[in-house]
Amino acid sequence: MKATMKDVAKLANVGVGTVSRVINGVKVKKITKEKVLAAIEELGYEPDEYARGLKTNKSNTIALILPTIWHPFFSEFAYFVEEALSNLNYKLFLCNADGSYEKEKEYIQMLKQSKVDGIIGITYSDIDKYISSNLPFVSIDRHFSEKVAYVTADNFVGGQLAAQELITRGAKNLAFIGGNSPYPNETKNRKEGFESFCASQNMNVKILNMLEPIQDLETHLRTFFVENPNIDGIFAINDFMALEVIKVLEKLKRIAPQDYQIIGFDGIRIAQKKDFLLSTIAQPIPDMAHKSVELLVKMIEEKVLPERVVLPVKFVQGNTTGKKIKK
Amino acid sequence: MKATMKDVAKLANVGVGTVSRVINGVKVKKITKEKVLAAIEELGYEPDEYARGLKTNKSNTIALILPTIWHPFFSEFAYFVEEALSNLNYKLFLCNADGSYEKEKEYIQMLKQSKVDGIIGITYSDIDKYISSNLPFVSIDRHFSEKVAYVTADNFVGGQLAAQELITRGAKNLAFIGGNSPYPNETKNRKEGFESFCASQNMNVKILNMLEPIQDLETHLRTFFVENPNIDGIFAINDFMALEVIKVLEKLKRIAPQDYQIIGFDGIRIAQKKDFLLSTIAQPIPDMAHKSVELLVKMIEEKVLPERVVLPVKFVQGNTTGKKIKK
DNA sequence: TTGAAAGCGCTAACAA
DNA sequence: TTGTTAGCGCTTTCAA
Repeated sequence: MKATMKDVAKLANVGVGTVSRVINGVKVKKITKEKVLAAIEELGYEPDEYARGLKTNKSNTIALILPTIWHPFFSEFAYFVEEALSNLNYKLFLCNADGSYEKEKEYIQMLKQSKVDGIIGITYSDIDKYISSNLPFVSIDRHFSEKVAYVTADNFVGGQLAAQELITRGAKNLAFIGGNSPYPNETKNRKEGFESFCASQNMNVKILNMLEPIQDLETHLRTFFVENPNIDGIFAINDFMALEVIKVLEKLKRIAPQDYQIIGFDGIRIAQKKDFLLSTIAQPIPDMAHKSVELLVKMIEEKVLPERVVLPVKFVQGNTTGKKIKK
Repeated sequence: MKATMKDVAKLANVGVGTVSRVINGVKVKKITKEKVLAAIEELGYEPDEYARGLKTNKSNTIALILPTIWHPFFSEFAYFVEEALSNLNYKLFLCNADGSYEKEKEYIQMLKQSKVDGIIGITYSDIDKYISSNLPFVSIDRHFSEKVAYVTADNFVGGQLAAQELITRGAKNLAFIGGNSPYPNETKNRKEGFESFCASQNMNVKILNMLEPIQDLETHLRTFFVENPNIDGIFAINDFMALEVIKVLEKLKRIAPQDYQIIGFDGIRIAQKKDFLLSTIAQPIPDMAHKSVELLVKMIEEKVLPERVVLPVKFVQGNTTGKKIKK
């Protein structure tokens, strides 16, 4: 049978209150503390988080809602969230919404009962109305109402940076390849940043912006590049899109970085310590994760108002862009 | 303020016991049930999992202990575990042990307090002594004591299959490239299966088995292939190792599948719906995940004895092996 | 079929 | 500094 606090108290000849104080690090006379600790040791006592949670209305658990964990961006993000959380002695509920609005809702529901202390969410549905206003929530890449904190990479500057890097590497005919999600999110700013930089340099840009979910992506891409054969500098809305572009252009006998240059966005890697897949605008995933946790915990523990945080991106030279050209 | 069961009972003019029965689907007169349901609706009542857990000693939560979520094998596995669990209304604690024995131990400790109903673990340390015998545990790819269930892919047959596929594709000089983990696990059987099939065909095999953690992998590989320039059929212990081999051989101006053929193991994909990275012996990751959950839940709910399950692997033709040669 | 009440293991307020 | 005690929200036994 599992030992309870009462057992410990009896063995140590103290009251349960004292045991509780020892457990919680409240000041207790040294000699008493030692007695209690000895009793705990002897009985192999472990406090019951559920009794504690019932009493304190705290669970030391936060939930991470993700579209899917089976994606290098999200799994890297989850990795660093877990890291930060475990340093703070918080536990992590993993919620895979699987791209489904229904499942997101179900999870929110479940989380309310489970008394999580807060939520970090990358969600693509209108989740904010389901969040009770007193449950701290940090949103990634998605701007909700005033009540919700959010953390995002600087997508606009990322787009500008992509344009700049392509241009300084000698690209003359630029293109943006993107998908247009029906849900509001920050990725649209990538396109805008790209276009704005190009405009400032008086460069023309071809745009291929497909509505998601994209049907028959390959055909779209192929048509676009056949119609625009002189394109030599491409910015793709994310790394996966860039890889698709590379695949299609390979079939058209065009190879980067000799025949054209391409820059993705996200900076995904297939696993820890592996290389980036291509030249890309890398999001600061570890920072985003750490910052989200920091914000959330601040909201939980100090009842602080939500903040918004925009973190800088950086260009990573991979094997799909060439050398900078000196002016 | 959050509504409690008492509020519901009062509003519905019944006792709390009756509300509890309704919540838990115990038989109650239809008209009473309707009253209660109406009250629940009106108050937006949600049962408190913590109070429930305290009473029933159940949490409807299981923990998944992984070396790291930032790895396509583990994130795919986690994806399917989550899927199975969420169908059964279980929640998922994600525990990233980060390759550290210490952190694994800490997590086990934490899990005891947190009253998880069971654990699914891919662990590489001697965790079994920390698991109290009455906490259901399913181990992946690792054979513990009799008390622990385990699920694994058929590594031995996988090795045999790799040999067979290479040979039927015309490879004459075979090699195995592996890493040797200091911790016991099932991957050693891959090598044995490979060797056994080769032996049965009277084929010679060169072995490169490096002790982990591997220092200076590239040099080892390079030396090996310079010393054995005629190797034309390679089986790598896992997909990542295969990719390293490919990288090194590329520098030696050898390209698969023209100059040699190579087969990996695991069947990792960079994300859902993406292609396999190369020809490989694919583990049935979804099945493994589902089976683990099934086993674990059976152990939890029916107090059934641990089982061991070995699931079949299959060869996946990627772009690093050629066509079968007709005899 | 239902209500009343005990009690799960803990924290915190209060009293000593 | 410490012990005693009420009560967190629920389930479940017992009695009606």
